[in-house]
Amino acid sequence: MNGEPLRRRDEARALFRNAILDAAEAVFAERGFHGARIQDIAERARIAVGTVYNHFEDKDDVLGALLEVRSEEMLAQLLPVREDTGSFASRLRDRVTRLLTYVRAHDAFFAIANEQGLFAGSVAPGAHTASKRLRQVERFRALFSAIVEEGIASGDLEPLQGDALARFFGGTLRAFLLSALARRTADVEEDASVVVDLFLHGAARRKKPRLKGATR
Amino acid sequence: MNGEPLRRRDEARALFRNAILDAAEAVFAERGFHGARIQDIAERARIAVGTVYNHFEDKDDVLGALLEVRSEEMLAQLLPVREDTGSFASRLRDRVTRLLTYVRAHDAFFAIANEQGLFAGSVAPGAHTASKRLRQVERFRALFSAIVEEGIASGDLEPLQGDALARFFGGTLRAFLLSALARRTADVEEDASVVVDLFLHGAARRKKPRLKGATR
Amino acid sequence: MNGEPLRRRDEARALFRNAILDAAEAVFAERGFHGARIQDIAERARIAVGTVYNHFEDKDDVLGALLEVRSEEMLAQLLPVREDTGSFASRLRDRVTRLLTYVRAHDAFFAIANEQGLFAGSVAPGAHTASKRLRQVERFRALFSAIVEEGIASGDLEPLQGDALARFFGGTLRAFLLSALARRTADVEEDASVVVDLFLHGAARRKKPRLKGATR
Amino acid sequence: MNGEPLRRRDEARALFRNAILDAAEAVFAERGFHGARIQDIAERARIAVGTVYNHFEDKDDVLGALLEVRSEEMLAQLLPVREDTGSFASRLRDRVTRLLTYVRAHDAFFAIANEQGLFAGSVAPGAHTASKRLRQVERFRALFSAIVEEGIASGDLEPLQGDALARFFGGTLRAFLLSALARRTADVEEDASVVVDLFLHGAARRKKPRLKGATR
DNA sequence: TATGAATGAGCATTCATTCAT
DNA sequence: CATGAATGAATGCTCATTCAT
Repeated sequence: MNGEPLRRRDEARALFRNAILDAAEAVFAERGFHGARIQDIAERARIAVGTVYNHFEDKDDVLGALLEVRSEEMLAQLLPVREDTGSFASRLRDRVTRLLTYVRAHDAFFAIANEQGLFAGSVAPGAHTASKRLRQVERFRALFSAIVEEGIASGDLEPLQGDALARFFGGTLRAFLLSALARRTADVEEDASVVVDLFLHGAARRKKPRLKGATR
Repeated sequence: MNGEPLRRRDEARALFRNAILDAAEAVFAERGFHGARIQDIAERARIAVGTVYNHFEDKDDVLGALLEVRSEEMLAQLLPVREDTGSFASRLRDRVTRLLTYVRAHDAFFAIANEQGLFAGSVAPGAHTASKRLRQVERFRALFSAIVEEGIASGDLEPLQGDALARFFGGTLRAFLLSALARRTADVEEDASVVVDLFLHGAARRKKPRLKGATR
Repeated sequence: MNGEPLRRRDEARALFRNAILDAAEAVFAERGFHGARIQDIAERARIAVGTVYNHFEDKDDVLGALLEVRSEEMLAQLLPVREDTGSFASRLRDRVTRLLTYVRAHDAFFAIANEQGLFAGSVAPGAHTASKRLRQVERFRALFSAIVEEGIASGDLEPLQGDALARFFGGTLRAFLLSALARRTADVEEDASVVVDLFLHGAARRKKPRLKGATR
Repeated sequence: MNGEPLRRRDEARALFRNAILDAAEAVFAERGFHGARIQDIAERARIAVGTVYNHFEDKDDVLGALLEVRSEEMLAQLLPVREDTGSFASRLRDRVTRLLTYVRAHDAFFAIANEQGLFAGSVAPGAHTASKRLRQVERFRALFSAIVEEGIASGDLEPLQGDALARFFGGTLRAFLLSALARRTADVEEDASVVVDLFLHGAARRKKPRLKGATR
C-alpha cells in the first residue's frame, strides 16, 4: 500500500534470509552439503524448519543462494579498485591480497566452494550440481580470463593461446588459498607476493636474488 | 594340498573385486559418492547387492579401495623411469606427459579424486573423509615435494621456504588435468610442455620466443 | 504466554504415543518383537512410519516404553488398597484377583512380557534385553519379595531363607496367569482362590474338605 | 549295499548332526534364536554354512531338532526309575533332583527352552513357533499331569479339578530351575527338597518345625 | 557330500518436504 | 508468515538360503 511498511517487511525478510545463509554456511562447511540437514541449519539460525522453506525453494536453493552471494563478494575482491596503482605485478598483488584476506575471514565458505568445485571447477561432481552452479564457475573463469587479458594487453604476460594462462592463474591461486587456510599464522601480503611472483616468473632458479618476502 | 584351486579362488575373488571397483568408479563419477547407490554399483557390475558386501565392508570401504588402487596407479605415472633422460625440465615433462595420459584414460576416477579432495586437497570435506582418505592425500603431497626437492637439489628450482613450490606444482598440475578432461582433443605432449614451462618460467612475457607448442 | 496451546500440544503428543504403544502391543504380541515391523505398527496406528520415530528413538525404545507403561499398571494391581481387609490370605486373594483381571484385559501385553522374560525372568534372553528391561524385572522381583515379607511379618508365612518364597509365589502366579489366558471362560475370583490356596497350603491331601471354590 | 559301510555313513551323519546341534545350543543360548546366525552356528561347529543345510531343512528345523533331542533328555530325568522308592514325596524329590542336576549341566538349553516357552509355555510367542514347538510343550504338560495323577491316585495329592495341580507343579519347578541357574553354588538336593516341600505343603506357617533343608 | 561365495528379499532408519495451526 | 509434527520415499546393510564346484 505504501512505501514504509513494505520496506519494513523487506528488511525483515532479508534478516531471515541472511540468518539462514549464515547458518547454512557454517553447517555446509562442517558437514558437507549432503551431510547437512535442513534441521541443522534451522537450529543454528534459531528458527523452525518450515521457515527455511518460506525463504528458499529447497535445500539446493539454499546452497545456490549461498554460493551466489558469497561468490559475488569473493569476485569483488579481485576487481581492480582506484587505489591499485603501479605495475601490473604490483596491481595484481594488491588484488590477490584482498582475495586472500577475504578467504581468511570466510574459510567456511571457501571449504564449500571447493566441495562444489566452484573455484577452479571439477568435472562431474554429481548430476545435480549442473545448472545453477555452472553460472558461478563461469563467473570465476571469466574474471581470471579478464585479468590475464589485461596482462597480455599491457605486455606483461606472454600471449598464450586459449585459456591456458587463465587456468594457470586459477590453479595457482586455488593452491595457495587452500594452504592459506591451513596456516592461519601466515602473512597475507607475503603470501600474495609469492603467488604473483610464481605466477609471473615460475619456479625456475633465478640469476639474481628474489625479492625479500619469498615465503615463510 | 591344493595350489591350483587356491589360485583359482583368488583369481575369482580378484575378478569380482575389480568388477565392483570398475562399476563403482563409473557410478561414483556419474552421481558423486552420496548420490551413488550400492544397488547401482551392483547392477553395473552385473552382480547382487549382497555380493558387494562379500568383498567390501561398506560403501565407504568401496570408495576407499578405489581411491587406493587408482591413486597408486596415478602416482606411479609420476615416478621417474629409466627412460627419462636429459635436463630436469625434460624429465619432468616426460613424467607429466605420462600423468596426463593416464588421467585421460581414467577421467572418471579423476572426477572422484577431485570430489574427495584427494588431489591437492580441500579443507573440510565432511567429517567422514578423514582417516583413510588422508593417507592418499599425503602420498600426493609427498610426491610433489620429492619432485620439487629433486629440482632444488639439481639447481633447477629456486629454493623457496616451506612447501610453497610443492603446492604451486600441485595446483598447476591440477588445473591442467581438469582442463585436459574438458578438451578431449588436445595433444597430451603439448599440454605437458605448457604445464612444465609455466611451472618453471611463469606467465610473464619472455624476451625470446617460446618453444613451439605454446598451447592449443 | 500460552497455557492452553501447550496443553493441547502435549495432549496431541500423548495421543500419538498411546496410539503407537497400543498398536505396538498388538503387533508385538502377534508376531513377537523380532517379527514385528515398524511398518506394521505404524499401519495399525494409522500413521506414517516416520511418525513412530518422532515419538520413539527406535524399535527397541518402543518396546521399552510399552514394557514400562504396562508393567507399572500391572504392578499397581498387586499393590494393597484400603479396601483389602481381613486375613493375609484374604487380602492376598483380593490383590491376585485384581492382577488376574488386569491380565485378562491385556493378554497381548502379558504375552510380550513373557517373551521378554519380564515376569519371572529368563536366563539369557539375548544380549539386547539387558539394560532397560532389567529394571522392570527387578520391580516385579521386589514386589513379590515385599508381599512375602509382609506375610512373614504377620506370621502367616514360613520364614524361609533367601528369596525362595518370592520365587515360589512368582512361579505360581505366572503359571496361573498363563493358563488364565488360555481358558477365557474361567472365573477370575475362583482362580485367585486356587492360586492363593495352593501357594499357602500346597498340593498335599488335606484332612478336612477344602473351601468351596477349589477349581473348575 | 552292505551293512558296515552304511553304518559308517550313518555314524558320520550323526557326528555332523550332533556337532551342529551342540553349536546351535550354545549360539541360541547366547544370542537368542533371532539373533543367532546360521553362520555363527557353522563356525562354532567348524563346518561350512552349506553343511548345516545338508543336515537340516532350515534354521527353524535346527531349533526344532535341538528342542526335540534335549526335551527328550530332560523329560527322561523326570520319569520314575527302579531306584526311586519310599513315599510319594520322597520319590518325587528324587525325580526333581535329577531334573535339577540335568538343567545345571545344560543351562544353555534351558535358556533356549524358556525363550521358546517350551517349559510351562507362553501364549503367543510369534506365529512361527506354533506347529513343531507345540508338540514338546504338550510332552511336558502331559508329564506333569501324569505325576500329579500319580499323587492323586496314591492319595497324596488333593484331587483338584482340571489341570490346576499340573500347572502349579510346572510353575513351581520352572521358578526354581531358573533360580538354580543363577545361584550356581546351591545344593541340588536341598533345592529339590524345597521345591517338593513347597509344592506339597505351601508357604503357610507350620505348627511344627520344618525339615532341615529349608532353603539354601 | 562338504564347501563358501552369490543371491536378493526384507527392514530399520533418515530426512527433505508438506501443511494444519 | 512462523512453526514443528507428520509424512513416506529412499537406501544401506543383513542374513537365510541356494548352488556350482
